[in-house]
Amino acid sequence: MVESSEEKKRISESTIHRLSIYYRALSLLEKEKHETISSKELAKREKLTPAQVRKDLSFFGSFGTRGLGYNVVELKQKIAGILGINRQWRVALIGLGNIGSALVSYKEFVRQGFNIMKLFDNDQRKIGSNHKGIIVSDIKNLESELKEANIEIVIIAVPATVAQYIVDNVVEAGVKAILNFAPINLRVPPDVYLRNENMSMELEYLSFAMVNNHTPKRVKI
Amino acid sequence: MVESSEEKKRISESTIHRLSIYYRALSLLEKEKHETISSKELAKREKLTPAQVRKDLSFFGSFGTRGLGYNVVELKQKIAGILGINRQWRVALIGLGNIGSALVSYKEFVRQGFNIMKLFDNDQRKIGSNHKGIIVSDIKNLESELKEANIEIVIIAVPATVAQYIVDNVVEAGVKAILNFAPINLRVPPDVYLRNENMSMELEYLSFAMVNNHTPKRVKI
DNA sequence: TGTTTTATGTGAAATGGTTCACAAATAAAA
DNA sequence: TTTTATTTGTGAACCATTTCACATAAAACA
Repeated sequence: MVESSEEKKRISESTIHRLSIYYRALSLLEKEKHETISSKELAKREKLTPAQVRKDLSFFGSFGTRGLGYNVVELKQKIAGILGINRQWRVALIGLGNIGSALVSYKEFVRQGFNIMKLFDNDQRKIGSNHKGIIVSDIKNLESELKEANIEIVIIAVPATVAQYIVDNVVEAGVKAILNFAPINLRVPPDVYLRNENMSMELEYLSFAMVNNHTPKRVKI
Repeated sequence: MVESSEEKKRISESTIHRLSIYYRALSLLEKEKHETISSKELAKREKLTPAQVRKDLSFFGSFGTRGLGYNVVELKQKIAGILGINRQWRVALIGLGNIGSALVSYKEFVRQGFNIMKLFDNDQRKIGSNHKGIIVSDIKNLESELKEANIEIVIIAVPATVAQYIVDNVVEAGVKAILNFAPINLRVPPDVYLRNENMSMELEYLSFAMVNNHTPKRVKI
């Protein structure tokens, strides 16, 4: 069964996140020269269940061989296709503070086809400077430069106080996907995808777990 | 009803993450001088449902007043207590690459009581240098210095290739909570809490959503 | 070639999480 | 005070996700 982008099957967020996990595991397996992998072995490696692995994949097709398992290279490519990372994405990053600066050099992004092509900041000392081969643009020119560079995804790494204002401009420029690192809940129109990255949240989870002797059934997906 | 740390109620991960969200929202409401907030209004602000807010809180007690809502300051303190962020945590950070360096200056951590007291790296050029008032230690002395400083939480920001080795040492030093930024699945004993922060995952979700015209019912908690 | 073993793919059952709906309690208004 | 309007707290209903269990198919072996 082949997935078409028209059919609005409800794939859960957890399934999509696990696909990311499978992809990463398969990349490693490829390096380790494994030719095939069973759902059992893949599950064991990532602390999941074999049924979960098979069920997740079954939403998108049947990629395995009974009695053998999955071909590592082939499954990796299939998942890349499902996740849309078998192509290059044009990304802009706004805000070159601590987090922003770190993300410019984050190799994992490039490895998955997320190419940061544009950098923006409002600080005169940063504007015009060169970060990893990219000249930092003035935030004043945000809208026109986002359009001009055909940016598809924007990463927000500005202070919470100005994040909503920036996002409004990004939306105005026609960008449909935003990854937000500012610790605030942003408003976007319904046709814009917004995801939040909250780095304190997992520390808070650890804190909660320790204080409450929490016993989770299994690790977070 | 009061929560005791002995009773092993199964609180879902989602509930805990939403408590983080409520806490953040309440901090903002406090600044904005709101005295009380209803579940309806809080839900609206964070794109959740009123029933969800009330149900989440009900697992830990009844903190509201019927006909009025919740007292902002009081509820914030209650949640801080539940999450264990009404105290200070002694944190160490290992790896001063891009991500590690950014995290040292991440104000959100300090604001929630997560104090980075120790920094470790294996690079001779970094060892002995001063980051935000902390002298970088040699990773060779990891175990003894973690113990000596009574570190409770360790943040791993080293390359994936060495992460497991480092974690084994951290566990050996008796640390029971680890936040991992390396893109790899780490093994820890069952009594050690491990959480993973995977910054590519949310970009992959955006990519998936765009390629598949995905229509999530609501935004990620 | 036939038999045994392994492992997938998937309905169905079980589990877990969210939303509903309403009694109870308090605030606000009359 | 009494009435009306709000809003909480929570079982029960509903919905989503995970796990089970097994038919099916291919591989491995005899």
